[in-house]
Amino acid sequence: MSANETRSKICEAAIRAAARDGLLSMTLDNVAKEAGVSKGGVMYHFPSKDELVSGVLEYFGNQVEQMVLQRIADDPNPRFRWARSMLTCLFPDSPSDNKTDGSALSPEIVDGFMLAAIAAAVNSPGLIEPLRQVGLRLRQRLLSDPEDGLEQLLVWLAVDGLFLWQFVGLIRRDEPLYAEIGAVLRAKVGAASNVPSGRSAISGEVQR
Amino acid sequence: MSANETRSKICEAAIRAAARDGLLSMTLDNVAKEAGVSKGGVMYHFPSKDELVSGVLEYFGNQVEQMVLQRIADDPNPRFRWARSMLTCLFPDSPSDNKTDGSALSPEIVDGFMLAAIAAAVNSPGLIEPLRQVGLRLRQRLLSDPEDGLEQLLVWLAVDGLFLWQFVGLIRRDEPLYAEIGAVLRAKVGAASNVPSGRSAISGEVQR
DNA sequence: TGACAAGAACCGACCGGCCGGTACAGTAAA
DNA sequence: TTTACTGTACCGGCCGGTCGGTTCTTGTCA
Repeated sequence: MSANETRSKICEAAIRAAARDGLLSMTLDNVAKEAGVSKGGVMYHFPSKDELVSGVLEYFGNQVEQMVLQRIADDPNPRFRWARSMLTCLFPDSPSDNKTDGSALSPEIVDGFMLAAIAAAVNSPGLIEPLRQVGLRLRQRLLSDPEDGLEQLLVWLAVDGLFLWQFVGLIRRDEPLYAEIGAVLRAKVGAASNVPSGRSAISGEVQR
Repeated sequence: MSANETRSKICEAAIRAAARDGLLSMTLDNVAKEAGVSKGGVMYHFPSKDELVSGVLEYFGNQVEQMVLQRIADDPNPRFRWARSMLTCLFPDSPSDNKTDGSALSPEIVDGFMLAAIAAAVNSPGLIEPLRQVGLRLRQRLLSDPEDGLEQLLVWLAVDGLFLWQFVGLIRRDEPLYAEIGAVLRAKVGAASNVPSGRSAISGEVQR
C-alpha cells in the first residue's frame, strides 16, 4: 500500500472513530486501531497529534473546497452561485441517493469535514488557521457580490448552523425537517433538484 | 459565601478557562484554580467531571432560556416573535452597550452557553440530552407557527451558524460584518433597535 | 536475472506526565 | 452539629511521544 493511501486511510479512520465514540476518542491508539495500522505507523505519517488533526482537517477540507469551487466554476448563472454551490454539494437532494458521479459530496465527507474542524478548534486554536484563511477568502469573494452577498452569507450560516445542530444532536439527517430545510434553502437561491439554473417558486426579491 | 454562589463561581470559571485556553484546559485542577477554590471544593459541588460539565451547561442554559422565553412572553406582536426574541437576546444592538436592565444577555453568557454546549457534546454525548430536550421543544413550538415557522427557523440556524464561525475563528464580535449580519437578521424579523414591534424596511413577504 | 544495499513504510513495547477520582484530617461559620 | 469548604497526599489509567527494530520496495550493478 502506498504512503498516500495509508494517510487517507488514517484520516478517514480518525473521523470514523470520532463520529462513533466522540471527539475525545480520537486518540493515537484508537485511530491506529481503527485504521488497522500500528501506532508507530500513524506517527510515521503524522509526527504529532497536532499534525494528525491538522492533516485530517486538510484532507477533508480539500475535498469540500475543491467540490464547492468547481461547482461555482461550472455554474453558468452568476446569481446566487456561491450559496447554490454549497447547497448542492452539502445537501444531497434526497438522503438515499449516493450519486457517484461526483456531483455532490457524500455525507461522510461533509460530516467529516465538520468534525475535523471542531476537533482542530478543540485541540489547539492554531490548528484551524489554514481553514480560517480559506473561510475568510471564501467569505470575501462571496460578499463581493454587490447585490446578493449578505443574502448568500445567511444561507451559508444556516447550513453551518445545521451542522452545529447535528453535532449537539438537535437534528438528524433522516428527520423530515432536515430535508425541508434543505428544500427551503435551495429554493431561496434557485437551486432546483437537477436544474441548477432553475427559477425558484418561493424566493421572491428579498434584498432591498 | 453561600453554596450557590460558589457553584456559580465555579461554572463561570470553567467557561472562562475554556474560552481563554481551549476546551481541553477545562480540567478539574484548572477550573479549581481559576475559581479560586480547591479541587476538593469543586468535587464537593460536582462529584464528577461529567456533573461539572452538565452543571455548567445547565447554569448558562437556564439563563439563556429564561431570557428568551420572557422576551417572547413580553412581545405583543406574535409575528416572528420567536426569532425576534432570540435576536434581541443574543445580539446586543451595539457591541459596546452593556445594558444592565436585563433586556439582553451579556456576550459572556451567550458565548458561555455555546462553549458549554460544545464542551458537553465533546465530553460525552449523554450530557447534552437536557439541552436537546429544550431545543426540541423550542423547535416544535416555533414550527407550530403555521406561516412563518420555517422562516424563523432559518434565522435561528443562522445565529447558531454564526456561533460556530466564532468558535472556529471565522468571525469575531468586533468585526463590522458581525453587526451587519445582526442588522439584516433583525430586519428580517422586524426587530428594530428599540422598538420590538417595528416594521422592517427589508423583509418583504418571503414565505409562499 | 538475481544479489544486494538503502531507504521508505511500519511495528509495538515502553516511558513520563497529566487527569479524573479518592481519602481524609482539619476548620471556620451558621 | 451541620454545612461548606481547604489542603495534601495519593492512585490507576490513559495519552502523547520515543525508540529500536522489522519488513517491504526500489534502484543498482555484476
